[in-house]
Amino acid sequence: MRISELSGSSGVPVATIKFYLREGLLHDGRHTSATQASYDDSHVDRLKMVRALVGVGGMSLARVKSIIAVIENPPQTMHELLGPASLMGRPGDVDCDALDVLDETDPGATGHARVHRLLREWGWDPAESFCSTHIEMGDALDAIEDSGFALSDLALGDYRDHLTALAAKEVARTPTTSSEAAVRYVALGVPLVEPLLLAIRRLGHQHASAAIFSGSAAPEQAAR
Amino acid sequence: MRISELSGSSGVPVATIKFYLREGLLHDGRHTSATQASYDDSHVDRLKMVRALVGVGGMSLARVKSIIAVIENPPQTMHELLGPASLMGRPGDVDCDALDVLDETDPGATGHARVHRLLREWGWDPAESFCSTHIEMGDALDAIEDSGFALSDLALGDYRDHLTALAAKEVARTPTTSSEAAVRYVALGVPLVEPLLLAIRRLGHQHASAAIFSGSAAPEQAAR
DNA sequence: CCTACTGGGTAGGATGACTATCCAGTTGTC
DNA sequence: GACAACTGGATAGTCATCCTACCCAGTAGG
Repeated sequence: MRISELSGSSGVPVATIKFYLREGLLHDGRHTSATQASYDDSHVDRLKMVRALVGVGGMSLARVKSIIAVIENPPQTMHELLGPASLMGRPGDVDCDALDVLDETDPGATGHARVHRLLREWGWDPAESFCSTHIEMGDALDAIEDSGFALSDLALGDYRDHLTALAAKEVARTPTTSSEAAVRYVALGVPLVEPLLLAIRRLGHQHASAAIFSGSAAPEQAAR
Repeated sequence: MRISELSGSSGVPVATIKFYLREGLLHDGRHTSATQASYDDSHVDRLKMVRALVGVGGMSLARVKSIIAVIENPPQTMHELLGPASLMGRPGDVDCDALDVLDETDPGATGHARVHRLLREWGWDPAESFCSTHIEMGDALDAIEDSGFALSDLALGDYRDHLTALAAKEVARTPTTSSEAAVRYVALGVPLVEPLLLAIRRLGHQHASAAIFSGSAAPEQAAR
């Protein structure tokens, strides 16, 4: 398969394919001469994956690249696979040592302190999860606070209950047949399911609000 | 409060405040003369909100602007409030008429067809939710398919169960004291809680994997 | 009166994700 | 074996987003 055929079957413009090749998002084709290479189905699949991740997934090419790196060079243990910043929204600097130091004393890091307190209350060992996740969660809590939005521990407990039940099912569903399948499942499933999750949540909002606030005229938007 | 003081108490550079003023993300101060205006706490709050939404929320200024528009000019009914594309990830063109036409016949829209089939199986009236949400969900399903990732109806059912239970609680928690509070709760809560949700899910993955795959050496990343 | 600061405007820069153009080498076709 | 079409590789340009810097005349306060 030549580059124009690859473009045809993937729907990605030739110029963009070249760009992805340069950026290392797409592996090189097998060279047949100095100015010719042949591509196969693996290239089509990769292109579809990249477009899905950057499109609906809304990821940056850098994050896609790091996910590809995880798939191509998987870590040894399942637990390690779940940790890397590659699966996270924003890689950022990790700086975990500093976190242990300030830990619920610094008034500027209320979110992080709250994360540690909650983990303790929930009976979870902070060491069994990655500090990059703690940071993400702390930042999220801070952002919620900053924008003048209150979130009770009770509400957080609800989030924990449902999401950890969900996460446990996802982990239990991880294929154990081959390690490649498991890696693919985790590396793609964790970030790619996120938009789906959020869409179902919004669907749930609409379903619930239709049930509760069923008074007043049916909004005409729903019909359109 | 003058602009430099506003900058001081919000942590946003003066140049950026001017930019936000130009872009309509921040309301004008009260003019005291031709080249002077005074700002108050509402400006500080707004700036914090904007920074939270674009920072951790990862939103574009355009989306923040549309959220501000919803807060400042709220719709009549709660159900209407949940609909607008402003709360969605990507506004995009709605094009809902086309959706009804193709509906599970077009082979290129398998995701959308699946959404409608699932809604029917779940006993949900498609008219009670907004088609923009259906589109989002269909796109998410398509992206998952495209990247070679299989997701069973069973797994989708799990997602529905947990997320709708969660969404129902969120809707039930909506303050009914004042309409401003309700609008603020929804317009900020829907998008701003998303990063938190995803962080807790990842925490759940790590918790579950620690419990299941507890064999092998404890990963040293957790300690750092 | 003088200096610092203000609002308002325009221009510039950084980043990310492509897109277009050029070029010499190669391929298929007649 | 001439020749147009295509290829990989490289460079440069485009477009959008999100600021950042600078300039300017008009206050404000000492």
